[in-house]
Amino acid sequence: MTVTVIAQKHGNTSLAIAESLRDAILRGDYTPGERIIQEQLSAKYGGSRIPVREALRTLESEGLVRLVTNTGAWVASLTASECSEVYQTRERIEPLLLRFNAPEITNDCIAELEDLATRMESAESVEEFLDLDRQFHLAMYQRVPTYLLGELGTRLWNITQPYRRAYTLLVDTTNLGIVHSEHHMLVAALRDGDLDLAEKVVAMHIRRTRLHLERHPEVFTIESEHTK
Amino acid sequence: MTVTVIAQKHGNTSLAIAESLRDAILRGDYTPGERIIQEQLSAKYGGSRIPVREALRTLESEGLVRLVTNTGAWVASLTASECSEVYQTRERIEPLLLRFNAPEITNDCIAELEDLATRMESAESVEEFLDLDRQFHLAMYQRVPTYLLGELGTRLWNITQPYRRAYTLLVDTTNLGIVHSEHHMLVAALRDGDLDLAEKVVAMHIRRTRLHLERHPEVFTIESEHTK
DNA sequence: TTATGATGGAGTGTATCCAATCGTCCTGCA
DNA sequence: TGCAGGACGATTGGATACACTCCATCATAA
Repeated sequence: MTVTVIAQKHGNTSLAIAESLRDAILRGDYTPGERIIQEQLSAKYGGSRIPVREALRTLESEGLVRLVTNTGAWVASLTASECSEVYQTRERIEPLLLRFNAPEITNDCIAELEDLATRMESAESVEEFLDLDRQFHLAMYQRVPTYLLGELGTRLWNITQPYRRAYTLLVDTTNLGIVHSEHHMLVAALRDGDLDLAEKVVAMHIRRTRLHLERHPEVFTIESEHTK
Repeated sequence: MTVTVIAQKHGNTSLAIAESLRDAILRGDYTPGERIIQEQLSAKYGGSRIPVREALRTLESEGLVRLVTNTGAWVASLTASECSEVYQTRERIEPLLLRFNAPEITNDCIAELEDLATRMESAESVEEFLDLDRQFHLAMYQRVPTYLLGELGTRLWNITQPYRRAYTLLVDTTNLGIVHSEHHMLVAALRDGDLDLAEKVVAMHIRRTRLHLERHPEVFTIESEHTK
């Protein structure tokens, strides 16, 4: 295995490992439920297990990893109802996050969002679509520094990433069309400066996706096998 | 200094330290902005710094501690605007949390809430009031196991705890009366099974407290000194 | 006086080593 | 066959020792 040198400087190894592992999970390099072995990660990054353990703690708190004392670490996996709960939480959080960012969503930004929404329509692969979708969200939600709201939004987004991927593979063209319409509706509301409407569109968008996901239980961890 | 033996079993030391330190911060044993030194904690718990460091990582993710690489750890402190942000987040989260718990809020539970609300009115110290207030919230929000919503609610509650304490010391009797009324209104709405109203009362309660807090900037960290 | 640079100590970050734990596999017995 | 119990190995948890960074302090010079 190749050793990936990651720490640029003494003191940031665990941070760098957390970042790298987070990206890997979001990219889908690890599948939900997959075992993570400390020694393998420390070998990969050419260090000891100490910073790996700290990185795992961080990712656990973010909800991307599940730790069991004396036993090990797994990539988090959600049951259908757990995923639904996360989506319902997003329905409440993201509108507020949008409201915080609204003052900085300038005309330039709106043009960028419009462009991203359009490019999403002609995305040729799931990965390209997911990437543009993420950029779209970040472009709206990361304009203003927040104390925790921005990070919270990102965490919730990250937790659901594997299922967003799975769902994108399943969704039919009609429903994908609705998704695109919602993106454009959102951009239009922002252009009109109608923040109340924009909030509602965001909530609706998340809600609709949730209801669709709830109809695809095959994407999720089986409820009864979830102890593991 | 007394050494507090805390780990019951190999493998849960960092968990136990995190719990103990969290309680200490919530009790007000540490003040916001206070420096935390790893060695002092490990000495206090009679162990090494390794589990202390993991506990600090956990508490950092919960927003109770601030870590700076190669430099140290501090008890988190909020500026007025950061605290306002947390409250606005709670305004969105807690109504949803209440909705999740509603099915398990039985008559017994409602009686308990009523009792707590009444006892709060005759609380004789700030600490007693805060304790009852916390019990009141937990009694509503911890009835049903959730994947992250319950924990999220608790985290947001914990982050604002020092300022709740400071505010309780400042608030006049008129406004304290309104707080009590709100608690009873909430119980009444639950008794009537009017969940929509209950959600609104919760949001209103948090919102009103936030607006009051915003009028007491002296409680918070000065914005300009916040880099430290 | 003020700015600049050197120095030392306090405290954090990480590697290594050892101990504790859990799950698996095997054996023996009913 | 099925189950209880024990031994082993893989892996995690924690202690110690050392390396590194930051910051306060002081000395020096413009």
